Amino acid sequence: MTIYDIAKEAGVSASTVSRVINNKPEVNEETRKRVQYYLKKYDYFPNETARGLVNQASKIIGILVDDIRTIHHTEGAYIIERELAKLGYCSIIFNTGVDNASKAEYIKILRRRRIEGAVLIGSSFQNKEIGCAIKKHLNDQPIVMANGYLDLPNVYGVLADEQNGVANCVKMLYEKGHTRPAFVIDFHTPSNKLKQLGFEQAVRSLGLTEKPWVYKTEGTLQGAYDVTTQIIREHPDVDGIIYAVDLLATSGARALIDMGIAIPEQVSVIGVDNSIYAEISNPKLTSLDNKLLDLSMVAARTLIDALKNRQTIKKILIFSTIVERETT
Amino acid sequence: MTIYDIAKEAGVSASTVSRVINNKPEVNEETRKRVQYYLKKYDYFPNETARGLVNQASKIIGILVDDIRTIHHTEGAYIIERELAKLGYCSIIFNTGVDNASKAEYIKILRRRRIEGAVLIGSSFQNKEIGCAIKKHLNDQPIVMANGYLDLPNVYGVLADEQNGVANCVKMLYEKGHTRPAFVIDFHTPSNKLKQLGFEQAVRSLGLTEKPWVYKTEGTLQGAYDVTTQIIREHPDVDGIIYAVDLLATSGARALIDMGIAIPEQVSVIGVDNSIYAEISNPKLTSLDNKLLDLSMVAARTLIDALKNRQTIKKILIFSTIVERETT
DNA sequence: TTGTAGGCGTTATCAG
DNA sequence: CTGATAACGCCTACAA
Repeated sequence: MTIYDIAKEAGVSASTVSRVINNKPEVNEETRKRVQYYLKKYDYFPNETARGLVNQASKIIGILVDDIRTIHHTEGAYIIERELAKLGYCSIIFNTGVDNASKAEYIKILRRRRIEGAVLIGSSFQNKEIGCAIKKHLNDQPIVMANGYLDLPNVYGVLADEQNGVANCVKMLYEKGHTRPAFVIDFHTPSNKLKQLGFEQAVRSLGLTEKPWVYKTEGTLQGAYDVTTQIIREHPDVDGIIYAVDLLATSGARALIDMGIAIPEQVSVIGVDNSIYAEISNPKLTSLDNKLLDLSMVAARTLIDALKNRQTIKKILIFSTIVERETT
Repeated sequence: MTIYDIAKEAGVSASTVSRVINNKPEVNEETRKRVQYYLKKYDYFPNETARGLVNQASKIIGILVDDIRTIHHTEGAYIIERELAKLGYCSIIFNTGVDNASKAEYIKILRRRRIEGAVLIGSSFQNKEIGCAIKKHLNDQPIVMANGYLDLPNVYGVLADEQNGVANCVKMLYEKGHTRPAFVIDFHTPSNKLKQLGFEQAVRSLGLTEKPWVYKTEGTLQGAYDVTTQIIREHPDVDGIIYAVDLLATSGARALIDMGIAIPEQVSVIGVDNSIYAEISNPKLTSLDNKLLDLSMVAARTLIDALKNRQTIKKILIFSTIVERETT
């Protein structure tokens, strides 16, 4: 079923059908009605592919997610998808994995698909290699980075203020009389590095431990469990542990409980993300809300603005807040 | 940059360039080399839109997810996406929301985008209205339903055996001497109804409570908490609660703990999905593993087989197993 | 082995 | 207000 079939039925030309479909004004009301009748009768839908070809506009936007383990990222992708669907865009979503080569590969794929804009979710896209790939392949389309930024003319960044956020966590612990904090990090993403930086700065400016106690672990529940026992062994006087993400914190809390350590009296626990994990863990987890969902909303709005050539802010910071529950 | 540009540079016609791009055999090796040189030089990529138009093949498949709250569904979507990406397909993903009208709307959108196949994730797609929409709009393309089925020639179903699974949970409780079980359901999806059915059948066949104790709650943590206290109030002799999904179970367990009830000695708790929630909850949750991730893999394979016109099984059942942790 | 011509379904431009 | 006609970028007969 093409516009020609409709045209024949309605006794008009294809152009007129096209005009009706696109709500052009220069059509006789009667003709319009007649064409619309047949449009409905045959339940016609325009071929978006053909449209895309002639309009040079695919009405497709690309979403790249680095790691689907991060529940907030996938949720973010869906939020963005929904916002853009309202405007008739459809989203092709890829999870790129962590290595830069495959990320760059997906940027090429986005190009082939003639996407009109893209959102890259996750701070790990913030690196030189991706920057080059964007410059080479996606130079004309607006790109929004959710929790990341690259200094390119067509790139917009929406970032969480995690550095200050974690620093504030340390301060909060301090005010509660907990002055021997530790920090647990898993992957060295730009985002996590910022969290670590915030931690170290706060420890120094508050004059807490001689050296900031920073521990690295793999990103597994078991890893978080083990590193927590290690912290207690090496620093029996630790009285607060901040984990780079909630998931680690839940497992860390469990380790403390198993060691007979009272939360939060002896050791406070704080996670980051304020995810559902924080709510279902027992005790319920105090968490730094980095507003990742808001961030996705803003990213979507930013892309839409850029797509419409509206004035758009290049770099936005979203403030984090601490949500206190039972572990502090 | 089109094939014509390349053709001009290489001193050949566009058709020859096309032949090289598509690895057709009937090209002189020398010409091929020359064309490839320019292809690389200008970093040319074919326009998939134009290709789609002439080939009548979009190389796009659609994924519809009913509810992004279900972490396994979104993970499933990403698994499917990845499997199909390997074959050069790209996935447009939509979250449809729960009401049938909007689901049907998205089926129309898939049609407009000329998708070559689709995966519908979640049992809630299994209903008449969606069946009609498929028959009307997506009649020629293979459709795979993850955890659902509709009796249409182009629809394939990959289902979790949750009914037997839950029945087995009841049996397991019974064998452990827990003979007064209750079941908590939130949404009345086909999947959840099956779970409830399995529960009721097991209760009857084992001759446990006179009437199966089935409780309905909204799908919130608070709802699960409240209904759990209600169960204890109305049936103080209850000694096992099965929740339709892990998330509810975590909150229910917390309610029991807050009431001073010992888990699993006094009351056992079982969830369904064997999700990460089961692992991070404290105590760690025993859960029915409905193999939703395997299910996604199989769904992807099924779609690929159907796309390639390979012989394909119309309806596959995947067995569930119980993963015991600390709540039984 | 290579080039020419026609068409995929739509929209935009220009006559009429 | 309407209808030809020519693109959009690519692919595939068919002819050379």
